Amino acid sequence: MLNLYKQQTACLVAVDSIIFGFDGENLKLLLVKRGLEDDTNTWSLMGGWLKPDEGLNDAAHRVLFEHTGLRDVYLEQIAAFGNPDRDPVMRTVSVIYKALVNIEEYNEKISNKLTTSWFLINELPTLLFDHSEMVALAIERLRSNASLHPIGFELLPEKFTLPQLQKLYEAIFNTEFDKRNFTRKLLATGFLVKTTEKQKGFSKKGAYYYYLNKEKYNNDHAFNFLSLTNPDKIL
Amino acid sequence: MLNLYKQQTACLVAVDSIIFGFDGENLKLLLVKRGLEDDTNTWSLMGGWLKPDEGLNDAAHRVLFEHTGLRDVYLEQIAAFGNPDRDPVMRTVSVIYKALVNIEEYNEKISNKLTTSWFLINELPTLLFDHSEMVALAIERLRSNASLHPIGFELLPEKFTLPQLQKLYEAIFNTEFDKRNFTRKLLATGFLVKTTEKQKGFSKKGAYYYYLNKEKYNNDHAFNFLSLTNPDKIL
DNA sequence: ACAAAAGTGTTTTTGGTACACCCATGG
DNA sequence: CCATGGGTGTACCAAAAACACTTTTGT
Repeated sequence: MLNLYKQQTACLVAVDSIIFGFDGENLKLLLVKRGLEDDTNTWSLMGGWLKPDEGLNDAAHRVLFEHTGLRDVYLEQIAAFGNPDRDPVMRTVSVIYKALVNIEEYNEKISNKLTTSWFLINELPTLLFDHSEMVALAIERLRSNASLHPIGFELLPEKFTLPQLQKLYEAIFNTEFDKRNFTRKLLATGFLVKTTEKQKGFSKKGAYYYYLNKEKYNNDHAFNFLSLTNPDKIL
Repeated sequence: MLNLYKQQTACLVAVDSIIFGFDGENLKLLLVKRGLEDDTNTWSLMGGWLKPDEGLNDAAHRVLFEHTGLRDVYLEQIAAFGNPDRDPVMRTVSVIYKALVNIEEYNEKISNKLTTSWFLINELPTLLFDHSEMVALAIERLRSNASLHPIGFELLPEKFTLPQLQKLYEAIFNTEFDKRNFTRKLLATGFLVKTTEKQKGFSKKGAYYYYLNKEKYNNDHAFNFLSLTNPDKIL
């Protein structure tokens, strides 16, 4: 039986992460200048190779940590990419992950500042290999995910205002929502706890800060979050 | 740069397919007796190894063909499984696919009949390695997929009756739907074309056959198919 | 005083759900 | 003639969508 295995040709396995961030206004992607290529204008997803005794998820976390210094990031597998010619150097199968981080909270911790940079989702540079395709798929998944679960919280700081939360969702779906309907729906979930503290400096009136009721959120956040009754409204 | 690649340890990559079928009454899974293991009661998904110059999707199609003789099957990638100890023989990353075939139409073409068999979704035997986990994930995906898109058609013969279609959805979701509501919703999509032909032999009255309006189906089948407004209703 | 953003309710419309009877046919 | 499954419509209810004015406060 072992022979059957031995006859097979092995190939390299990589993990690449599509890292989403939100700066309070726009949805962004964290990219790295690979430095390996001659073309210094080519950016890349954060990736690395799978090690012999490491699971895929472990590898994704490790690689993300090595690139950014971030631990305990929300990571979710998206797909595997394996066209034979996707990496011209050597045959590589890449398993991709999407990560959600909030820019403000983690910006200080990010190492390698010289070679990493946040890009607006709509203004991405040329990407390495098939990374653009990967990003497109990740955005698609982010949307379908965010419409069923209030996943956006992963991208926000501990305390956030309702207008911020709405901006995030508007950025994810690249659309606009009615303020009143949005607020009503969010508050109805019971996931939000209002504080007495107001945001200073941004608007004259100031918006109340809310925080996440993690208890509730972790229990039952499998509900129909945004209306998908008429999905034409989205996008 | 090449050195960086050369330093990495390669590993085997496999593809495994979760093959769903519908016999008009129940949702089933096609499994194969692997024959490699001593334990002859262990069944396995249909899998094979990725070849050097082959994309993942190509490999999935090829492997499926080799096992069953089926071509042009609906295949969709689900995920990659890569725990270091998932295959005790050798480190293998497996990319899994779900396939939808309709049993009646293809039953004759299936080769290797001695070593393959259809199993009721709810009465699966012990499966190899982490294949049970894979199946669970595939069912989950099938459901979420089928609730947003009328994907069930892939599992049905060319011409089908409304009761058949409903039975299929009831099998997928392991629940029952109201006949009138189900019919109304399906017809409202405009995907179904009624024929004047009636099914013979099954019921006394006989149900009209419908076929899929592929034109429409291929264009805009991204809609909220089953109600997910109250997801509690499902399951 | 005014500009800029925050906050808040009501009405309309849509779509989901529940529900029961007649129809056609083979036996 | 009757048993079996096929086919059809309506009334109710919940949730989504549309919609506009008042409040706060920094300048």
